[in-house]
Parts: sequence; C-alpha cells; structure tokens
Amino acid sequence: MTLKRRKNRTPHPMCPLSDCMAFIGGAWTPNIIWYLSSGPRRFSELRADIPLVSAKVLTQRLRELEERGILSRAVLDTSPPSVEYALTDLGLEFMPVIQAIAEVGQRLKDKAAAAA
Amino acid sequence: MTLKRRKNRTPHPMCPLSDCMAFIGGAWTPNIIWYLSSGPRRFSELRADIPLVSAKVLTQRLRELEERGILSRAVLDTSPPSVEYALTDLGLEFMPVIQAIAEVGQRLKDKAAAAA
DNA sequence: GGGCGTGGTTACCGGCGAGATACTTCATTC
DNA sequence: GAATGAAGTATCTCGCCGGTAACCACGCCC
Repeated sequence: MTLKRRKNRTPHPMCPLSDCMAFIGGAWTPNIIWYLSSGPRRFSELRADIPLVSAKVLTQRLRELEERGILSRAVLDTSPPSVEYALTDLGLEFMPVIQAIAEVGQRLKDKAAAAA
Repeated sequence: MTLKRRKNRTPHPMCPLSDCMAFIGGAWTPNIIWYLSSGPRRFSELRADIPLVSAKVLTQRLRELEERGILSRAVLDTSPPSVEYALTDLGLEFMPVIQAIAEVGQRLKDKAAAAA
C-alpha cells in the first residue's frame, strides 16, 4: 500500500478492503493521519510526534498522501522555509478507520495490562 | 507492519495505533480476517475468496496469525486432509477495524462512481 | 566573513517482505 | 494408469523500507 497506485500491495481490485488499505497500508500512514487529525502540522512537528520514523520515509509517505489528495502541502516562507501539512476532506474520510485502530490497540493494551 | 513482532513495521512502542497495526498490517491480513468473520474456512476456500494472494503468502500470513492467537488451525482427517481456519476471540476483537476499513473503502468507491 | 545550525529533501546501499511460478505428496476418481 | 485436488514448499526476483550521508538556502555568531 503505497502506490503509484501502490501496485503490489493488497490489489484485489473489486474489494473495498483492499481499496482502503491501498491508502492507509503504507508504513506510518495511520500515525501521520492521526497526528494531522487535530490540525495542520509542520514536517518537524510530525517527526517529533512519531520519533521512530526516518525523515526519508516520512517525506515519501507525505508525498504519496499528497499525490492521492489525502493531505495538502503548503510551503511557508519563513526562513528557513518550513512546510505545513493538513488533512483534506478526503483525508478526513479515513478517520473512522484510524479511530477504530486506535481503540482496538488501546483495548489490547488494557487487556495485556490486566493480565499482568 | 507485519511482524515476528514484525520488527520494522510501525514499531513506535507506546502507540496504540502501531500496536494494532502490528497485527493487521501484513499484506492481505484484513482480507483474511474479513472472510473468516462469517465462520471457519478451509485453505482452498480462502484462496478462492482472495484470488490474488499467492499460496505462499497466504500460508505465511495464516501461520503468523495463528502464532499470535488471532486464528486457530485444525487439520481435518479427510482425504486428502484439509485444514480449517477460524477466528479466535482475540481475532474477533479486530472486527471493528475491519468493518471500518470496509465501510470507508465502500464509501470511496461510491464517491468515485458518483463522480464518473 | 567563515564555520555552524536548521528545515526539508534527495542519493546510495542493504535487508527482508512479497509476487510469480513450479514442484511435492497422498488419496480418490475416471 | 492418468488426472485431479488439498495444502502447502522451493526458488527467484523485485520493490519497500531503514540507515546514513549529503545537499541547499538561510540566519547566527564571533
């Protein structure tokens, strides 16, 4: 799922699951959408939000997501120029998925904590 | 995201998003869970359900999911012996995510159709 | 005014996950 | 006796992803 129509990732053309995963399946994509859901953020803020992503991959993912219309990219003419990313309306469509992922992840964590 | 604790895929240890994606991020994983959600299915049925997945990857994914307790594997002594896979209770926990993915995928497809 | 830090991006290299295709084993069926 | 079907395994290749390093334009500091 990261495609130029991320060609090889969960293709299965007629399947809504695969269609959606083609957008959010790329590494770190859910995290990026999550952190942008509370408002626009700059590149370096996203790096701080998601410390384990490398700058290279973050750039790649942001470019892909922009290309697909999930987020917008605006260069601010500060110096040095910084770049602000924001979810588009299309990007907001994915929030139910991101939220479900976060909730299930939290529930699993709670269970693990309760079991320990 | 798909791991032996799929090591390099969305690690970010403290994040519920990454925790959940570590389970369902592997290629074809959402599809497998989706088709198992309506009841146990055999290997060859899953292959027919998801025609674009190769046998190798399907085997890998099923093994991983079994190892993590998301599904169970039962060898039936028919001849030739067949193998039946079924979601466990833990596996069922992921259904909200799978459903959200399917719904958003469907909505995107509807929009695309409406736009055309 | 030359070295240094900063924000964002790109180039190069290596590992491993994933796709494609072919082959295996055993028992039934024609 | 050949073909078929179930459930894989083997091999090869390709592309994503991670890490490191370099890049460019600007402002700072002594």
